[in-house]
Amino acid sequence: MQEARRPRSNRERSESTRNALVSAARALFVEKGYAETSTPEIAAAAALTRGALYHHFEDKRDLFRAVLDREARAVADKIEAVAPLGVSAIKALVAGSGAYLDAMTVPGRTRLLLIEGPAVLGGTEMNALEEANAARTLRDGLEAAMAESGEMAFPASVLAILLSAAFDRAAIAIETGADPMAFRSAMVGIIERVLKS
Amino acid sequence: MQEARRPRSNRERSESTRNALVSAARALFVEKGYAETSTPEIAAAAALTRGALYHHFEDKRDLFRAVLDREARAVADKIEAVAPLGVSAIKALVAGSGAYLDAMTVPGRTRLLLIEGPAVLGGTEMNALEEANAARTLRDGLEAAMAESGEMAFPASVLAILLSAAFDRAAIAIETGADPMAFRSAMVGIIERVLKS
DNA sequence: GAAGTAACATACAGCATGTATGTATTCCTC
DNA sequence: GAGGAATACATACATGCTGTATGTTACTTC
Repeated sequence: MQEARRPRSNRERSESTRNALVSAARALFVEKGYAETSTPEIAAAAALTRGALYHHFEDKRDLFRAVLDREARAVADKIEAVAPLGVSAIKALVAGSGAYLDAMTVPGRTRLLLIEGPAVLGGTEMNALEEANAARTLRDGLEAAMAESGEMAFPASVLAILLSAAFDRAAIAIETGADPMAFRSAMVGIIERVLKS
Repeated sequence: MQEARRPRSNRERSESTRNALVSAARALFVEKGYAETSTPEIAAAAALTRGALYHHFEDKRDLFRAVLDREARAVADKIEAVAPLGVSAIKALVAGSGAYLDAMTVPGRTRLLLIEGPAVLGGTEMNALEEANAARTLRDGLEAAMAESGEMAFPASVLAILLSAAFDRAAIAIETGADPMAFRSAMVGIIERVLKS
C-alpha cells in the first residue's frame, strides 16, 4: 500500500494547519485556561510540532488572539443573521439580545471571550475586538430605540457599555447553569424599563 | 557603627514579611499583570528571597489570592462605612452604589478584582470572594428596596447579578478615563427605573 | 540553656517559552 | 522544466520561571 501524497498548494497547507492549531488551542484553552495550556500540548493535539505553531503565529498570545477572533466573528455573525427588517427599534434590540445570549451558549465561549480574553489581551485589544462586533451593534440599536421613543435619559454610549456588561454576565450565569429564561427576561425587562420613560 | 538587632517575635516577623510580600506583589500585579510578574521579581521588590515567599504562601497563586483578599476587604469596608441608618431602602442602595464606585477608584483595584482575578482564580473562588462582600450587600439592598416599593418585577438574585456586572464595568470605565459622573448617574438612573414600576 | 520549631536562604530539577538553525516542498522565473 | 528563491515546517538550543528539597539562623519552650 502506497502513501498517496498528492501535492497541496502552500495556501491550502497553511490554511489547514492554521485551522488545526486554532481548533486544538481553542479546545485546550477552554478546558484548562490559557496559562495552564502549553504550546507543546497544543502542537501535539494538532498532530504538529511547535515549529509549525511559531511559524504561523508570533507567539502563544498571537495564537490566542486568533482563537478569539474566530470566536468573536461567530458571535457577530449570529447577531447579524437575526437582524429583523422593518420592525420597531426596540423589537430589533430585543431580538439582537436574544441572538447574543444564544450565540454565547456555545461551550467555552464565555470563558474565552469574557474571562481569559480581557486578562490575556488587555482592555485595549479586547475593546477593539468588541467594538468591531457586538458593542457597536448594541450602541446603534440603543440609539435607534432612544430616537424612536423620544426619550434620551442617558447617553447611548454609556448605556451600551453598562448593558453590554449585564449581557456578558448573563451569558456567564447561563453557561454556569443558571436558568436561561430568568436572565433573558430580566435583560429584556431592564432594557424596556430603561428605554421607556 | 553597629547593627541594632533587637529581637522581634516570630509573629511580628511573619506579619511584617507577609505584608511586604503582599504589597510588593500587588504593585507588580497591577503594573504588569499576574502572568508577567515573576516570583523572583516579587521577592526582590520586597527585599526578601523566594524562600520567604514559598514559606508563607503555597504558591504564586496563593499569594495572588492574599492580595485579592485584602483588596476585596477594603472595598467591603468602604461600603459598610457609608451604610446609612433609617433612610429608605432605595436611598441606601444608591449610597452603597456610590461607595462601591468610590472604593474602586483606588488605582489597580479594577484590574486586580475584575480582570485578573476571574482569570487566575476562576469563577468559583471569585464568587466566594464577592459573595462574602459586595454581592451580598447589593442583593440584600435590592430585596429591601423591592419590598419597600411593593414591586417585584424580577427576582432580586438575578437583578443583583446583572446590576453588579454593570457596576463593575462602570468602575472599569471610570478608571480607564471615562467621565465618572456620567456613569454614576447612569447607574442610579438604571436602578431607579428598574425598581420603580 | 538545650532541644525543638518557625522563619527564612540557597540549591536543584523540571518544564515552558521563544529563537536559531536545518530540511523538505512548493513557487517563480527564465 | 530546471534551478534558485521562498515558504512550510521540524529540530535543537538558550534562558527563565516555578516549585521543592535542603541547609542555616533566629526565636520559643521547657
